[in-house]
Amino acid sequence: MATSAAATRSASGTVATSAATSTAAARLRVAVPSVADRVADELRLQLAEGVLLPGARLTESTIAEDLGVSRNTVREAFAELASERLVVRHPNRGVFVASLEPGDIHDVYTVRRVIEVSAIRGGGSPGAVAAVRAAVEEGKVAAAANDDEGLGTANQHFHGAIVALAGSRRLNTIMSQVLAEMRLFFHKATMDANFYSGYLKDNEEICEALEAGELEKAAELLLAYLDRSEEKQAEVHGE
Amino acid sequence: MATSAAATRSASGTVATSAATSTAAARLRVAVPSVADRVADELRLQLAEGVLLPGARLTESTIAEDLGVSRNTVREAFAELASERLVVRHPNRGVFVASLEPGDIHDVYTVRRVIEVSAIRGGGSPGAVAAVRAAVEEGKVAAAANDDEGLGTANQHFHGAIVALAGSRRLNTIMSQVLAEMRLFFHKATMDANFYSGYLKDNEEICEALEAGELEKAAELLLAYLDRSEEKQAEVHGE
DNA sequence: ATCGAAGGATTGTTGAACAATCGCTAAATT
DNA sequence: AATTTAGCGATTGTTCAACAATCCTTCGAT
Repeated sequence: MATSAAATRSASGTVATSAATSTAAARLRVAVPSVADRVADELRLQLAEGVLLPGARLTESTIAEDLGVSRNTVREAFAELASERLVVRHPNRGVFVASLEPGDIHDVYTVRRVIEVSAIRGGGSPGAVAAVRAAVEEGKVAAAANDDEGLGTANQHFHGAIVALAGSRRLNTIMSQVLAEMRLFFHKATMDANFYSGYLKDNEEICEALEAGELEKAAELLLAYLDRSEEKQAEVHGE
Repeated sequence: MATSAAATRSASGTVATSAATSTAAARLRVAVPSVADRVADELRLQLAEGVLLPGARLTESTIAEDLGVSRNTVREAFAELASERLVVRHPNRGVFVASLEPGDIHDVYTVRRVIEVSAIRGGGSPGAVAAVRAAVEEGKVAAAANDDEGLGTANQHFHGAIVALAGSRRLNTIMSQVLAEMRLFFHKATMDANFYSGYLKDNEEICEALEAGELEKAAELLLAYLDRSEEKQAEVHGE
């Protein structure tokens, strides 16, 4: 697995670009993610894939060793993940993979209802609507291929696209954080093979209403969908 | 100086600590904020008070020295503030107090429209409505005392209370972050003495509609208010 | 004046160290 | 025996010192 083989690539980088004029290099620099960011990315990945399950403890020294970075860097990565609610810090005890209590499930869906429904009510540019459509088609393809994993991500793309209708950078990042948070406990739910299957038609309907400019109808459909989804989640989880 | 002073309010079940001793003490321990958190608090304070103005650079070593902490700790505090968008990290260049471009202003108001309007549309418990009313009264008092500063915070309390109607922990923290972000550049706007004065009546009206259960009317009033507010902000700021 | 090459400063990251704190186990008390 | 106490080991919180990488500026060369 992955092994972030980070480590020492020291002198190589600059040599080739020496003649390439420093200003140009600086201008098209594509923000090489810091080590802390890459550690956070790796952990986010493991979180999303279910390698790290809710409640699991993340020991600084262990992770530092595994990824070949220093404890301090791991610490910065933890801060990042904690700000996204993916992990929880228990002072002096360590950080743990966040686990959502029943109350949190409702809370998350409240956020989704507020943001998604508002976004769809506002309509959106043709390009943004097209993105929603694209997510629907992505879901169909995944369904045809019996790819549950792909179906799940397509669904997330769908809802991400809906929020994107509002064209707000901040709303987009909020939504992506909420979705990441949900991925944390989707593994249990995904057990049920046709968990998403029903959603496919919902998404199609919502998308059609949106394309037809029937925003109020789309909003109602979406709201109903979210209510049902929350109920299912609450069902799968304890009470 | 300064003072994190936050939080030793463990008032609730403090009852008898006599026999309970260690275990009880451990149970109701009120999480002494870590040094990094206190540094973040201090910086947040200076940010809100305008001591640190948008665009200003925050040098790690300087702050570490000023506050008597290590560079690493400052770094953790920066991560916290960056996640709240109060500062921006320019890789290898340092962190700077966030400055909102015209586009950001619109973005922030988009978030506010989505969240606040949805929240008020949903109504809220009597207690939550009472909190809105309390914020209105707080504003009146401040206005009577000619306390511009107080008027500003009362206004923020008002909008925070509106979001609180939804009863969602996550929405509350999102909103408080947005408000903190706005405080960053309110200083320029606050110049205008009667900048908030007009809002007072708006808030009163909105609150009355809310109390009367006329949610749709309240939502419309709030929306109109936000639109006007954004316009004013865009005016004060470049372009 | 433009361009490119040192120089200095600051960030990014590491490694080691130590105090504070937590959880657990074993001893001591009743 | 049960419960409290004390002690121990492990982990976190924080500091310090170092170094490479990178940026900004100044200086010098063309």
